[in-house]
Amino acid sequence: MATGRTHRPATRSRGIPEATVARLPLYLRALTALSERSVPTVSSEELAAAAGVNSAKLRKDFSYLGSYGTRGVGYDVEYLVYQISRELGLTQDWPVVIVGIGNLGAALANYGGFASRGFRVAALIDADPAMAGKPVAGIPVQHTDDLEKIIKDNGVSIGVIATPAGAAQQVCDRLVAAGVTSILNFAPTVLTVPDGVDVRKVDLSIELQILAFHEQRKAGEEAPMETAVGEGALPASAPRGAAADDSADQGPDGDVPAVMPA
Amino acid sequence: MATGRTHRPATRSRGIPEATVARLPLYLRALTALSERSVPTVSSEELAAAAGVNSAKLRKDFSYLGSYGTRGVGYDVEYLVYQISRELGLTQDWPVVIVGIGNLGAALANYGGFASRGFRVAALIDADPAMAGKPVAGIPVQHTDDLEKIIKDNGVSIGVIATPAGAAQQVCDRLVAAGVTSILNFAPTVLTVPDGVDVRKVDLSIELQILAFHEQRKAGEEAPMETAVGEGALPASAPRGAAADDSADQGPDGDVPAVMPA
DNA sequence: CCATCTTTGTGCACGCGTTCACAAAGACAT
DNA sequence: ATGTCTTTGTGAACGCGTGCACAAAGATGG
Repeated sequence: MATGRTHRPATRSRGIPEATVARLPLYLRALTALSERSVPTVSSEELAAAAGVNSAKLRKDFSYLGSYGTRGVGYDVEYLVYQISRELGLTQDWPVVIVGIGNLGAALANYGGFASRGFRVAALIDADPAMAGKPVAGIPVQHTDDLEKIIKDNGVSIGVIATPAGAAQQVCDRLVAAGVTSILNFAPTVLTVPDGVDVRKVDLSIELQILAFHEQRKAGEEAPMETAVGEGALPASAPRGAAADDSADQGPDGDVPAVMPA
Repeated sequence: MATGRTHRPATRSRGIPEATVARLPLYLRALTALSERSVPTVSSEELAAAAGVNSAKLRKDFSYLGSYGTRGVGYDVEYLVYQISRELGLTQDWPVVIVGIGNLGAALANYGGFASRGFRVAALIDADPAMAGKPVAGIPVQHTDDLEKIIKDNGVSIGVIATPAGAAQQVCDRLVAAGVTSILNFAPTVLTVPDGVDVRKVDLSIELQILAFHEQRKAGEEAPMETAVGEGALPASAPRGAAADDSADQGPDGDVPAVMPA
């Protein structure tokens, strides 16, 4: 998957392990699908298969929430949907602002999945004056100057950053200062935030690079051609300045427009 | 952050821990920035700060690649850029296809970060005949019918799925059958793939839900109002059908158009 | 050539997460 | 009521990842 972690390490929130929290949305999605098909109950085995995990893990995950199953039968779908929704805080409304309405920001604004799960796009914000007032996904874009006022007027606590990397930290600082305590970062930068603020990042480039690593490894294993493709053929005495030809085509990566993480 | 993992669990690729692989792109980005500023060497402390990790972790990560540092001095920036690039397989060209040219697919196609790191958009594919031939980001969209031929002609091994959830598995199967062995999935579904195929997923909705969980917890701690907001006040005898009012507004989540993961 | 200082590389311990395997609990039939 | 069968909930073991703390390595200056 495509997600790096930036939350505090071993912070067991209310006894629920972080790894479990990360899987709850997966279970919820599978359960919602079952609910729509009016399936009354489901076993840990079936649900685990639908969510793509093994059943032991699922049962242990649920055990952190309480004993919601019935032995010999399974779990009540509706009931579990409710419990997980409540646990994730999805029974309440979360106003969200998106900052940086470029290619990606616009795509996010148009994303229908926002509203369906308690998330509501309260405002779109961009630094380009030419964008101001222009409607995107039916919502008029507002200028960065009004960021603080927008946050406070709408009681926003979750912000989405889809700006170029260069602007991300500054936007982040302003969001936090205005009261935002959770940030979803699409910009290819490491954000620095004070304690108590959660940051999660989505980074396309990183995901692709991880895939490339495994892809290279696969290729190297199947066909150990030449001097072993993926292997470090050169010991410690490798050409120290051999990176010259490679660094040339690496443009200003941290300055790409507001499209997608790099 | 916004990334779920779907790779095989404890697969130490060539001795390099998965957690380390996931951080290499972070280091590479920080190093590239230093390289552009013509900084010759960097200490583990400085680089760690730039990448947002602690120095011990960084040094241990690098130790898996080999001894590329100089005690008392630090790491040679150019040399390290080269080594990490090579390790990640970024010294070669990776043709990539994007399937599903909706809002998100188009944003991805326009993403400049692709080309800058060895990734090249070889083709855009969509099921809508009306899209065929229409250029997006300067590349003409091709119809799904030609998927297999496109994959083979271009030697594509990495596919990006940005279709609606309903079409994702089918597209995935076709990609895999055609020879793709790495998939980056933006559709809100669990993909089932044969052994040897890597899947990573990017899921906006999941990330937001995780943030909401923490956000709710924060709110519940600060103000333990009413009957403890995030707490399960109801034991095992909770209202079994209480989910009715909640499941109403949850529309067909798995069927959203090709915009973004739900 | 020796002493000092800086910074790497890593042995070790600890904690989280995963998995196994099974006892306990309940449904269901007789 | 009793027995059988299914499925949950969890104790325990294991493995990976993280962070500490320090010895080893090399640079630098006298």
